Amino acid sequence: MPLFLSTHINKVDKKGRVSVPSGFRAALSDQSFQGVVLFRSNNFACLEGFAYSYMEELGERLDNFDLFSSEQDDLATAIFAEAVQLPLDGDGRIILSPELVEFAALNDKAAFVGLGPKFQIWNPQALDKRRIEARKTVSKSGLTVPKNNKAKAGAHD
Amino acid sequence: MPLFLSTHINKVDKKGRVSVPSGFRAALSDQSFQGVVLFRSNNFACLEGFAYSYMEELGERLDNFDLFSSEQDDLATAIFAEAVQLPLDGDGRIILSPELVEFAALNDKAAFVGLGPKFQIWNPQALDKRRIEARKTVSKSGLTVPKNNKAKAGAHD
DNA sequence: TGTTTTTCCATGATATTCCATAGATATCCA
DNA sequence: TGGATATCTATGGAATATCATGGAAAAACA
Repeated sequence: MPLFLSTHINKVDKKGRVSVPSGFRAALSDQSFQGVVLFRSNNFACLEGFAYSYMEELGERLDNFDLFSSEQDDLATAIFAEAVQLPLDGDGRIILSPELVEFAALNDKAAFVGLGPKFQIWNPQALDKRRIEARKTVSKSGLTVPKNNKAKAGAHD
Repeated sequence: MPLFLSTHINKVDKKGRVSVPSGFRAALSDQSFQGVVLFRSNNFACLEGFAYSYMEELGERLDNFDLFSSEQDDLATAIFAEAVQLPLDGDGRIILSPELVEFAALNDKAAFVGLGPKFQIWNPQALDKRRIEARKTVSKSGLTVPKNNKAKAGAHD
């Protein structure tokens, strides 16, 4: 599985082109589709990004839930219907549509934020705020990464 | 699992380069990624270091959360977004970014402190203080090393 | 044919690799 | 045992390669 680490800020030019950080490209290098899948976050003013293979896995996961539950239907609609598949160009760049740029306010710079299995793309200033928030929550509520065998699902919303 | 032992102080040159102690490199020698992952400590003015494989494991564990749960997002933002992956150069050195140098005040020397599965990187003076502090706390509160019964598999020696 | 999209190329900045040296440690052999 | 030699480690500097970025050329489209 590709692992996205660290944060990189790159320029978005007037055509919407932006370089995917080389470390992220390296994480994608063994993928069959050379590019990323993006869609608008449901929780923040940012974009969510994945390797294409991870989207396939996501599909399988959703399949494990109740196929006709409205929750899952909403989620699937929000994710798959929204998702765009962006190939890397010869120089390692992707092109963000005006809609994506506008949604995440990426008029000038885009911060690629590695979150392990996925990544996000933020307006750098908005990211700063988000980071402070996340750190606060983690230390206040004592969140830790659970051990592997007691996988949890559910508790969301 | 690589095991980091002992304390070594090395020079940080003006480009941020610093030799990883040879003992640490030996501990990493059987790893697929020849390098380390660093991030800012949440508790001290020092850097925390791991083998890349440890991050992979964290990534898998994190994958057990709901993909868009706020817990997953907060944790990933606090951990993966902050982490940097640093390869060893041909001479066994890593390059610390200005941000990392500044955070841990590593302008001149860096003390690599082995803590078993992980290690820390300290400003040597700050480390001295920290050690005195730790000793004081231990003797004052009568802290002892707990018995072995909650040891996880694999952690002998 | 005018417009948009994609590919290609140039460049400065940054990062990575390579080489040289010196000190410390270990090894070897008489 | 003792001295000489080799090896490893840490460190500095220089050469080389890569990355991010802007713009132009080529191709696709309407």
